[in-house]
Amino acid sequence: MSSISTELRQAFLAADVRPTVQRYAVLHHLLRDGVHATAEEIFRAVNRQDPRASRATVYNSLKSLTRAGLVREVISEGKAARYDASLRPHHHFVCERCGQVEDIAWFELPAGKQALGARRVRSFEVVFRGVCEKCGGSQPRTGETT
Amino acid sequence: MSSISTELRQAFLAADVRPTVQRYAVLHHLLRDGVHATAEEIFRAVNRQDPRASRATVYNSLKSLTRAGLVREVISEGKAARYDASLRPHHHFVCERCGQVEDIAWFELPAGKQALGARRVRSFEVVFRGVCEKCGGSQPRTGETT
DNA sequence: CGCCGATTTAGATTTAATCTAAATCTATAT
DNA sequence: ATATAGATTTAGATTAAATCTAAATCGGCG
Ligand SMILES: [Mn+2]
Ligand SMILES: [Mn+2]
Ligand SMILES: [Zn+2]
Ligand SMILES: [Zn+2]
Repeated sequence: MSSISTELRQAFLAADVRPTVQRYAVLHHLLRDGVHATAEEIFRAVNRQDPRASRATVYNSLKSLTRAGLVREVISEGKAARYDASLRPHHHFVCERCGQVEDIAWFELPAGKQALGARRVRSFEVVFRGVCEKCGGSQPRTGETT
Repeated sequence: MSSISTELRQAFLAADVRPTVQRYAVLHHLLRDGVHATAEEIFRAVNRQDPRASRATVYNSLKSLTRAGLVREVISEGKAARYDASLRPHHHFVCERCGQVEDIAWFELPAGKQALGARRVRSFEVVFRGVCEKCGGSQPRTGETT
């Protein structure tokens, strides 16, 4: 597991978040294979080898990292929030069977089609729902509705 | 509060949901001014005058109605799920200040732009985030990112 | 080293959602 | 109209997620 990489340390400092081993461990877990993990999953992963962060600290770290924009909360099926080590913008697909959240390559919306009135939009995301490849068996096509 | 309207009774039966006064009360609350209410809010609203449905029944009703497609769970900021009396398809705007969820007129996505692979997509929704008119003061334009 | 504010921590607390088992209701068959 | 079976409702207990608390610990700085 080593110590905090220079790269990440930079990111932490740039975002004005003190680089602690706990925060690093949380971010590191989210970064590896781009999981969309719950706080509980992160807590377990981070302490698999030896105690590294309490539950409260995992929640605190997620909050700091989210405020700093290094992590974002993603839409999810169940009740527990899921987190994503932000980096490049992308959309999401949520499997209605297994709850898995998958990344969908970024694309813009058809300009002007949205009636957003006087609202100030700071970000948007498309959330697709359906059955993921793993759960879907085989079946041919992909349609869309509602 | 009267009894269940013929219209709604029809909708219930068509969806194969037994039309009970509790379910009606829940649906009715969601229908009035198109709120995006939490289970707790519905519970309180429904029992404001006199006891009408227990907390468990509100949750049960929301589940039945959701299964039947008469109601859908919407993306929300806080931890408590919010519900919407479905009807026409539409997108959502979530205010980062006050948490309000507002409806955005439906529009399709640019066909083919999405790389969805072997996933079977059954629905999608665009979620905009930002500052709602009420919270935003005045300010001119509307941009977008993430 | 010694201080101070930021961070971490275990455990308590709060909040949302689900579960349980008994009571009540509803549709249907007599 | 009455009986019966299954669905629904209910209060309260239980579980799960998130937050809070107050005491320890850490880390940068003089
Ligand atoms: Mn993602
Ligand atoms: Mn809506
Ligand atoms: Zn799946
Ligand atoms: Zn607002």
